Amino acid sequence: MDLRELPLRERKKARTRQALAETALRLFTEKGFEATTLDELVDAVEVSKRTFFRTFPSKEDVALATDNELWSVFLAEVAVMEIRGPVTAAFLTAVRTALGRMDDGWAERFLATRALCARVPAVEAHSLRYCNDTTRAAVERLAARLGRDRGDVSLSLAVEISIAAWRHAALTWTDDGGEGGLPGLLDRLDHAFAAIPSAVTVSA
Amino acid sequence: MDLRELPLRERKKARTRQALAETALRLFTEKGFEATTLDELVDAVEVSKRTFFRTFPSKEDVALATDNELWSVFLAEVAVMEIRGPVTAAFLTAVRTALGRMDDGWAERFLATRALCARVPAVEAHSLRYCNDTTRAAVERLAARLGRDRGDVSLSLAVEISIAAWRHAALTWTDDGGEGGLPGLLDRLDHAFAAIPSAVTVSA
DNA sequence: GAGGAAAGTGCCACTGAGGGGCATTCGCTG
DNA sequence: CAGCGAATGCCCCTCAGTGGCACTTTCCTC
Repeated sequence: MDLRELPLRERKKARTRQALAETALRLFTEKGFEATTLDELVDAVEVSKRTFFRTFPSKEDVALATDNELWSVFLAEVAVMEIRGPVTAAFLTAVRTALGRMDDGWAERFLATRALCARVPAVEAHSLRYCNDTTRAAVERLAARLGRDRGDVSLSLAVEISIAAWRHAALTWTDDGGEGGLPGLLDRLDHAFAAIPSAVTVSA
Repeated sequence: MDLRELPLRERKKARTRQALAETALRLFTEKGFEATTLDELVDAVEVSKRTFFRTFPSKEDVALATDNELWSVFLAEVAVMEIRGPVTAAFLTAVRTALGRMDDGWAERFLATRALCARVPAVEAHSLRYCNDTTRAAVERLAARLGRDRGDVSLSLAVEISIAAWRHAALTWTDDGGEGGLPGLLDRLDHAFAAIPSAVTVSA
């Protein structure tokens, strides 16, 4: 995310993107997602609506820009990391690494994004789709690197289970108002992953 | 779903709902989701657009009516079934029971719905949200019945894992063109659930 | 450093999803 | 069959999202 190295054109685009994402998150949080029109947003950032749609494919996407940061770094990490031992453990490591690469302020934005998700079904739906797309991409990368089939049941389930653990951690963290900040989220993450074995056997 | 017993008013509503869902699925499959406007749909069914929105909350929802049938029966089953042994096994039983209660033709409609999901991101997003809502509702019902906390990590994960297995089964079944019909789907379901233990330990 | 290609932006008009309000019709009940 | 409440149709509105085209900016090349 080092802007200084890019050509001017790219820098401007990145800045517009960031301004839109930040302002959107603020407006959506302050006065609600539906209650905020795109016209208000683009007026505040001083770009045209056309430019908005060249930067983000939809109103929901701009609300989820913070999620996107994490997932793209996560996927890049999955592509290059050393993979040994259980897939779920590798997944946990990759998420922890990705979280460690987020800039200051990311945790706060992420908390606001999750709160938004909890309140607005349309945003939650888009968020789940992102999650799902990431899951699929992760399965493909892992399958390629481990020499397994793309449709391998165990591998797919291992990734889905890991994502479920991640989501549970994020959900409880959000419910508690982002308690402990980023380290708090990491704690919950470890806790959720540690609970996986017992989840498989939990009985009535 | 026995219409004859209901008052005329309710019967009409149910018939309108069914006509909308069936026609929508046919039109969306034939000419695409985006390419079909709601005006075309309501013209074909001969109701006003206003009535459409009193029956379904959105265009995506009418495409997912078939999913809805399954999930509502499933949740009802979770609320009354006898729960013994592992939660994942109970979940599998509940899904099998719900599938057994679907009417003739459901499998075909479900296949068309899944194909639609695979092609249209917006529909997939709504489908994932349904899935997620169902998951939460199932966790709450199970928590209440097993005397556990709503936020219990193991229980939540157990349900999420089960849903992941279900989704994997449905996905491969759809990819293979609904091979084997409903029994074929049940086979894949058993297979996916059987793979859960190995998924937790799958290693590089 | 001038000039042209290429990429990005703004403006305008348009479609389609979705909702509010109100009059009308329809089914139920006494 | 009269009257009440529920469901429907119709009209009008807002807003997300797209296509087209003219204009500006950045970049590349000579």
